[in-house]
Parts: sequence; C-alpha cells; structure tokens
Amino acid sequence: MTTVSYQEIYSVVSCIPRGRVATYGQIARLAGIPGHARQVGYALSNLGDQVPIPWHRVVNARGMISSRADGCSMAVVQRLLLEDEGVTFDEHGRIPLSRFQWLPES
DNA sequence: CCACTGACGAGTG
DNA sequence: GCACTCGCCAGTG
Repeated sequence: MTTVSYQEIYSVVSCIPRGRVATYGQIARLAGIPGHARQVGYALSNLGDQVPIPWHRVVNARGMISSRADGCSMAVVQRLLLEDEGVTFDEHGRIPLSRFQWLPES
C-alpha cells in the first residue's frame, strides 16, 4: 500500500477506547491523512459489518451519526451501542464531544 | 482517461 | 446556530 490504505484507518478506529467517540477528521488526522475525512467514512462504509471494527464510535464533527444508504436504521443501533458504553445524547440527538470525544494522548 | 458519487471538514455571512 | 461553498481523494462505470 503505497498510499495510506484503509488499514491505517481501521487501526485507528479499533484503537478508540470504550465509552469514547472520535470524529472522521480526527481519525484521518491520526491516520496521517489530515483533511481526508471523506476517505475515512468511505473506508468504514466499505467495511459493512463483516469486520470487528467499532465503527459505531465514529461520528462526524457535529457529534451526530451520519446516515448511510439505509437511512436511520443503523443510526439507532449505533446510538444503542454508544449508550451501552456510557455515552449520552442530548435533545438534538447529538453527542457532547466536549465530554466524550476521544483524546489520543490523555 | 473522464464523470459521478460518497459515514466529511472548515471557512464565511 | 444555520445555510452555503469549496476542497480532498478513492472507487466504480
């Protein structure tokens, strides 16, 4: 893989601790490709559900769950998974990143 | 090789 | 806080 393949993205995502969430841009940055947040989302979408990757801990910069082609079907699952890990949602259905965003060095 | 698409981000008004 | 625009790149037909 000459370029930063999905492997790096998967590695970073799988490193997200339980009860914490990370944004696409942050993952891209940790993967060594700042600004390529789109590629992160694309990589995860390509994963589907066949890989043991905590994709549910990945949200956009707004702290919301990005809808997939299925609509919001998986969004509900993602929310349940996060709540099960101790992550809470506000009235807007968003996660207070100020409190739950994963800090890779803390 | 060209065009379109897609889990996004940051900047501006 | 919200709406709009531009940028970035890989995969697919």
